This record gives sequence, C-alpha cells and structure tokens, in this order.
Amino acid sequence: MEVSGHGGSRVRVRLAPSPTGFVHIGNVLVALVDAAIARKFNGAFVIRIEDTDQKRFLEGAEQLIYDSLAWLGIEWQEGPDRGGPFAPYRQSERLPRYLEVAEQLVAQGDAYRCWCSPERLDEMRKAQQAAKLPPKYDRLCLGKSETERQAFGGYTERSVVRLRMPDTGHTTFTDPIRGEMSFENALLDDRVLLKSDGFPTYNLAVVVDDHEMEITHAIRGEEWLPSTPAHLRVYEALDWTPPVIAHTPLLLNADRGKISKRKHPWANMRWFQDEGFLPEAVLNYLGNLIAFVPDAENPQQGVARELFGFAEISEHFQLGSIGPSGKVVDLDRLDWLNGQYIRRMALDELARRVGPFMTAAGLDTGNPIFMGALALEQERLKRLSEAPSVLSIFFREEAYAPEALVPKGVTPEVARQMLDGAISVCEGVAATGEWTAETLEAPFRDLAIALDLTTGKQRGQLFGVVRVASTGRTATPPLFDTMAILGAETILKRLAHARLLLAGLGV
RNA sequence: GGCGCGUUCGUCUAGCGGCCUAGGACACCUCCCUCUCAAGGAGGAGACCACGGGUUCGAAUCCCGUACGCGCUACCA
Repeated sequence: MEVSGHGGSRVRVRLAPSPTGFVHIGNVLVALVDAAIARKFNGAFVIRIEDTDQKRFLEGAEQLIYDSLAWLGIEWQEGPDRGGPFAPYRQSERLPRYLEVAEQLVAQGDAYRCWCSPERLDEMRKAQQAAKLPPKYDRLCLGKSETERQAFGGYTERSVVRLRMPDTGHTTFTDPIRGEMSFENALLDDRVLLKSDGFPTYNLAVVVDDHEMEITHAIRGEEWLPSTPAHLRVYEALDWTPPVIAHTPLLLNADRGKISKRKHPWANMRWFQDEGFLPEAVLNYLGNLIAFVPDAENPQQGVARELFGFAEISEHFQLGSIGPSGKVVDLDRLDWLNGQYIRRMALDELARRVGPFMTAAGLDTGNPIFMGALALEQERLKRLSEAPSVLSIFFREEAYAPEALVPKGVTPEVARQMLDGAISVCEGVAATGEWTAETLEAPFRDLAIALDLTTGKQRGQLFGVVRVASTGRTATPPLFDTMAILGAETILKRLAHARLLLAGLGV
C-alpha cells in the first residue's frame, strides 16, 4: 500500500538540499526518513544538489551535507559525489533539459512568458493584500506577445516563464503522512518556472528531476506543502505520473516557533558534533520522532524501546505513522540519550571520542592517568564536551577559595584537625607502597572514628575536607578512587598546599 | 490580509470505536543507596485527549464548526 507501490517499481527517494549554507537539522530529519524508507524497501536513496540559485550558492556547502550524513551514519547510494545511473545529480548540470521542458509547456499553453518588473509585482501584491485579495499574479502578460505587453507599464526586457494554473476546481492529493490534502485552484498563484537568468526555479527543477530520476516518493519538509499543487499541475501538463508526495513535520523551538539559527545554534547540524553529542545519540533522538519501536522485552501495549539504531528505525518505519505535527527539539532528552550511549561505550572507544575535546582544551590524553580518570567520569558525562572541565583536576591543581576547605557546620579548627589527620594517614599509606582506593579507605575510616566522627554526615565532612584539598572541588568521583588515580605524590603535595591555605585562615 | 496544515501530560510518544478511571520516555518532586556528584532502584505529581456540536448502544479515536498555533504567500530553496 503506502510505500510499496508506484507502478510496482523499486522505491527511489531523494534528498534535495540546496548548497546555501550550513546543514539544517530539519534536513537531516528528512534524510533519515529517506534512508529508512530506502532501507526498508531495499530501494535507493539519492542525494541531488539543488543549486539553481546562483545568488545564494555557497562554496563548500555541498561537502557539509555529505559530512553531516556520513557523521550520523546515514548512507546514500547515488549522488554527485559518487555518481549513479541518473547522473548528473547537480541541477546546474541539467540546464538544457529544464529549458526544453519550459518551452514545451509554453508551446502547449500550460505556461506563458511574463515581462513584469519586480517593482510592478511588488506593488501588485501590496494592493492585493490591502484589498484582502488572495496574493497571485494578475496575468497581465497572459496571452500577450512581447510587443503587445510593452504597451503597458512595468515592463522589463528579460522575461520569466510562469505556470498557468487552472481557474476552477480543486487540486487534491493524498499525503501518506497527512491524508487528503485539498487546494482551491482559483486561489493559487501562477508560479515562476524559469527565471530570467535561464535557470529553473525549484518548482520546475524538482518535477523534471524527480521524473527523470524515477523518484517514487518525494519526501520533504512541511514548508513545501503550499507548492505541491503547482508541482502536480506540471506533472499533469507533461503527462507524467507524479511520485507519492509526503510532507514531514517541522522541527520547532521550545516556544513552538520555527527553529532559527540566530537564537538556536542547534539549527545547525554541526552544533551537535561540536557540543559533544554522539552521532548514535542524535540519530536515536531523531529516530524517536519518526518511528515507534516497541519494547520486545516488555510487550505491553504502549511501552517503547528508547535506545535503538538505524536498523530498528527502518524496520519499524512507516510513513503513515509519522505524527504530522511540529516537533519541539528537547535537548534534555538528547542529553539523556547521549549519557546512555556514553555509559554503554567501551572505555577505549570513549577515550578516542573524547580525545579531540581534551586536546582542544590543552589536556594531554597521553598522560598515564588519563584512562583511569576517564573511567571514573564515564558515568558522569552527558556530553563529550564536558570532559575537559571534569577531568582537568586529574591533570593539574586548580585554584580554589581557602574557605572551601571548611565544610558547613565545622569550625576552621576542626577542619584543620581533619586535614592534619588526613595528611598523616596518607603519609602512612604512601610509606607502605600500596596506594590504592582500598588501602586508603580503611585508615580513613579509622581516622573518622579517632576523630569521633560517627554519623554518615560527619564522615562526609571529613571526606569533604579531603576532597577539596585533593581536587579543589566539592563534586568529584568517589574520593578514594580519585586519590588512588592521582597518586601519593600528587595528593601529599596538594594536601600540604591545603594546609598552608588553612594556615592563612588563622588555624 | 489570503491560502494551507496542525492540535493526547511542560516535551517526545502509545492509542487507529468498546481492553482508556489514557500507557511509556525525558524533565520535575520524594525516598532508597551513599563520602560529594553522578549512575542505579522504588514511588509521586503531571493530559477534563484544544473547545463546541454531531454520528453511534458506545469516541481520544469518525464528521462538521470554532479557537489557537505554525507554515507558505520571491525571478530562494
């Protein structure tokens, strides 16, 4: 039914990005839908570059698209980068074909030349809006030769080609995601198909390319919904069979507005990578928006499996099951997913992924205690980018306020006693040559008893003093593990320094 | 202004006429564990299924209005 057929031919989908800047996260969502459907039906996923806008073209933007998809592990089978049976895959390389089709449409009377100046069109639209009329071209040029048209105002020499929409009736189609869609033809605009520079607009190029590349399912963002009737009109005028056309939901901000790059850096796909999200977490997150994966181990109704990869996404994917409403991007959930993947990851793999972030922060991952320290932080990390700040205590002593050495409910004198006790315990353990979490913990517990600290809270105060003295922080991995990793020499040095700081407080 | 689409806990989502006094997840709160921070475990709060009409023995589920939100409204995609 919904995706099996298009004359029984093999499923072919395409992503049609324009190389005009960074890769928008919304495009990535569409790409995932494309890849999932292609995989599910053993079809082909094609990347086609829509570079018909010469003004907005940006060098390098095309490569960003490949990089983003590759980073996420989304695979495509045909594209400008790897060729394929329907080359070329860049629209700028197919110009003659668009011209040919445009001329055919004009010859048939389904399209017409228009010499109206941008100024005239602008005034026209303003007047229409003021008069509360539907905004659409008033067809001044329709049925006129260039000479005839020159007699009227707002003429320019360079013409465009406009699609002639029907005057009556409705254009209806079935969007597998949204159901029956219907538009009243009389209210639709005669859109430009061919620009005065000889380049097609998206509205022409998309139809020609989808047809010639034998695309069976045209999947795109909801923002394209209003232009679908025009595309269908072109298919009809050319006597071509249109693909199934589906419009995916938009990605929104917390305020339910369209995601904007100014206020929301995560509009840019690259942000996720820079921010330390794992590609598998991002893919999982987006997958949650387009597929429901039931929990096999908990087969009650409505219980979902939360962690899954591309295989599960494509297996459970159905166009008709995508919710059509806009999706608010929930970074809290992404953080949680990311943490889940980080915790499940092998330590050396995590070390590899965290490497660039450490290096960028000037921390040497060749340091012998790096792996041990990372192991302690693994279950505490949400984003890879947090690694340098939490791991830096293992690499260097950091400044802290002397007052931090005095826990709440403890006098400076008592804090000093605690620290003095800690120093002698550490000296004792260091002397044995057996400096481990285990050999440290027992004597520290004895110290607590010796200082008459019997409750958990009191022990916490003692350990708190030692924690700050050892790391400069109040929140760290378990104290004795941390001390063991740092080593006797470093700890004794830091404790001695802490003692000096306390002395500075008058104790 | 015109057109179109959308509307189940704050967010994502299950639900596709009776199993729903609406299930799960994130976030939030409490407790347990505990040397801090996490992680983990156990609970909790949170949705009159936008509102109003129908259809039906029966509606979150079907239909129609209304409201609100969003998108489009370029010789950009």
